[in-house]
Amino acid sequence: MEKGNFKDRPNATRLALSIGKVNSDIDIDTVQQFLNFQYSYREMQRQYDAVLAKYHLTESRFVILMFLYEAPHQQLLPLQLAEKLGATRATVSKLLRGLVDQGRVNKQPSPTDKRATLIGLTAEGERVLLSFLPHNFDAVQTLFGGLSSNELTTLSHLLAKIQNGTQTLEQEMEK
Amino acid sequence: MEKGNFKDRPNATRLALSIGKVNSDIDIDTVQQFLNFQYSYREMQRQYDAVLAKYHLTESRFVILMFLYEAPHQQLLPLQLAEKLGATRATVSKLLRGLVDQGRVNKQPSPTDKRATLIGLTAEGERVLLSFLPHNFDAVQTLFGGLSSNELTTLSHLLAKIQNGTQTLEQEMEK
DNA sequence: ATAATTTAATTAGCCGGCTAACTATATTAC
DNA sequence: GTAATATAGTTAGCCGGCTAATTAAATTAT
Repeated sequence: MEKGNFKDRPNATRLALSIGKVNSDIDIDTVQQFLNFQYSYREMQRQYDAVLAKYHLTESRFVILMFLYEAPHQQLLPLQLAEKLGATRATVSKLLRGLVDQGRVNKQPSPTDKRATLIGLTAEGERVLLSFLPHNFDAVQTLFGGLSSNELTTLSHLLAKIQNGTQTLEQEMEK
Repeated sequence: MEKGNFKDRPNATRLALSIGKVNSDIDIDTVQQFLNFQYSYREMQRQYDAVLAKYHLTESRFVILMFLYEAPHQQLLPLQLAEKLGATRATVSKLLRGLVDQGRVNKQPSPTDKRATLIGLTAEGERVLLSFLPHNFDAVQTLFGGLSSNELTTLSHLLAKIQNGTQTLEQEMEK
């Protein structure tokens, strides 16, 4: 579930005040679009999460079902799921417990490694996934369908710049 | 702290497969840019959170300090903070406990309403806030400084379209 | 004036992130 | 062959979201 979102976003005047107070020479519009980016994502995600919730899914659980569905024998190790998800094994452990409780996934010991557990998609898991998928694409279409092909291209350029900024910030932090 | 992020994003072929399987006629690029948008935000936020963490702050706590700093007498009610933050009072209650423990905020009973508690910024809270602010703007500059003035304008147009999509989805859900 | 309702804040309990610590098994080094 | 190390998974405990329930006080209705 997604976090809340400021209802009180500073206007240019208030921002200018804060910026002036600390003698930063950052451009006000830069800050405002940073805030706008956060805001837009969070509102979008909140709504997308609401769609998922209607089908008793969360995004992470949905994505796990997708990974399993596409995997050979529809089976993966928790470790592999964690890598694909970009989450820790601890987090995946929790998510899997939930999915097992929902009967969408099962666990069985690996025949080759006694430490490992094979996670498999159940028939119920596949049913839920396949019945949800069309609604997922509908939601994405509603969210992003307003952008033309050209606009999608432009968006991807702008996102690439933000990703560059992110990488730069990451490098600056390492120092 | 921000959630993880898929490391395994489907390529066009895999997406086309999933889409075809459920007979959706959504455009593949639409889905990919939706995923790209999520990915870009999450990586950005993860890094921004890391900056905040360096100063023993989280975004929510930082924003609360800002709201208090700008408030008359640097005081607000939990209820007002919840509204500005766009979070529930329960969440604010938790955040305030943490801020009180850090000595950045104090509580005192409202003189006019015995149910209410006035939250005030302490000297320490103000010190932390003002010493962090320049680093905050530096981080935002690093993240978004790569976008020109024109690009920021374009971004805001595209975000507006996503916000429209979000609103449409919200309306569709109500029905 | 009192009863009913609304409101402010907190608490309990769930979720999904995280790190750190632990157990059990595999692997590597010697 | 055994000791040291690395790896798979889980658990405990923290954080910040949430909803629902609770308490106390204020307000409104009658």
